Amino acid sequence: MATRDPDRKRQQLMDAALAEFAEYGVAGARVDRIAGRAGISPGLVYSFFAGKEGLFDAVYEAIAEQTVDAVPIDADDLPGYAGRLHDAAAQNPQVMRFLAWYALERGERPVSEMVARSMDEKITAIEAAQRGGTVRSDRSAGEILALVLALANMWQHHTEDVGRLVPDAQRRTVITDAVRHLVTPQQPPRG
Amino acid sequence: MATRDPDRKRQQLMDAALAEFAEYGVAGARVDRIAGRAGISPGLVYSFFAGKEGLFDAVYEAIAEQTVDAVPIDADDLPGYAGRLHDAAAQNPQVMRFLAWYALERGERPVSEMVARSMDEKITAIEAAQRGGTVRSDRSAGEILALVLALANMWQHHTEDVGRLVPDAQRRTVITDAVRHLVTPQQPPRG
DNA sequence: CCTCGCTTAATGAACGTTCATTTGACAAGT
DNA sequence: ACTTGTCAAATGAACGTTCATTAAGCGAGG
Repeated sequence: MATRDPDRKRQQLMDAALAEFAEYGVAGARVDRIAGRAGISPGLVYSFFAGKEGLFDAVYEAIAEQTVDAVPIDADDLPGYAGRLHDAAAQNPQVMRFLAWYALERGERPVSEMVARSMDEKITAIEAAQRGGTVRSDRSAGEILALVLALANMWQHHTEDVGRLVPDAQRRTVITDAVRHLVTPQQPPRG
Repeated sequence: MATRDPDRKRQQLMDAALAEFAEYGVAGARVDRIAGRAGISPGLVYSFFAGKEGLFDAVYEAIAEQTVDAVPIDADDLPGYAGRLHDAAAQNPQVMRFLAWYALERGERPVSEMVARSMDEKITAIEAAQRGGTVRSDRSAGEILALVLALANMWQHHTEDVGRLVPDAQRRTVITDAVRHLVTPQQPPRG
């Protein structure tokens, strides 16, 4: 175990930054606090990243990479897919909150290459399922995907008032049932 | 027209604050910039409000009051209600953005009395519609309301990537169709 | 001993807030 | 009508703090 371990410090810094940014956003985050959480000195931040903003962007890149393909789509079982998206979100509230900040503070940026490709793959998968008859075809794949994502994340995006409407235990079912109603063809494929 | 007009200045200040907060949030907002936008001096802010934070809270109160009852619920036509919510949101992107900041920066606060009452009224209305047979009864009114609100605001809450999935012109229809599918009883009330 | 990792301290700008001062409105006194 | 007194409205410079960033120094490992 080396007393000098840049890679470990770098990782600690990223973890601390995620926690801080998730809590306060970029503008509200404090470099000293991040360094404190990471157990390093404030100055060291600048030998790893291009300042606070650079750190924020680096955290986003890391998160996007991990998150985008964390829940692979199963277009033949969109209710299950939505449920799994919900589970992943519920297990990583920090990441969800970070992404909410990102949408507000960096929202003007063009969609990253990786995210765009991931979206295209999902669209393609849904179109295949539509041809296969497991997903209704009277709506475009883009609309289907937008609905699935909106419902899967419905408990994240709202203010506290909406959260109180349904107890935690039933939230997953609300999502999966709703998606089932929306994407299942009127004439089910077999009987 | 008086050259001294505190009420007018106060209103200008609130408008400018809404614009600034919607763009940058509390932490990113600059008092000097708000004063500049409002055409007043920075010092005057403090004779109206309790500093930047107080101004933010004041703007929230004003917005909440205007917004909560801007779109009255019609529980017998929830698709239409969702559509109207969508229209209101689309026409006031600044307000929507402000509320998104509020959810992140003030989310821990207890739900205000006014908002809670408004929610209760909506629940009551939906329960009445369920008894009347215009809304399906196999889901609780809370679940129905959560779904309606989630769908009505689905285009606001997501990052840019999801926005690209469906062109503007079709977004309203996506919402109203989805709500119709989800809340209409399987056996329609009359044939 | 020399390089690299890291810390501590210093720097300087940005920013919220305060406050002494000025400006404008208005009415009482003449 | 014209001062003059008074108070609220409003200004804008100054203050003190916070904070991101940089610079200087130090100690360990090869």
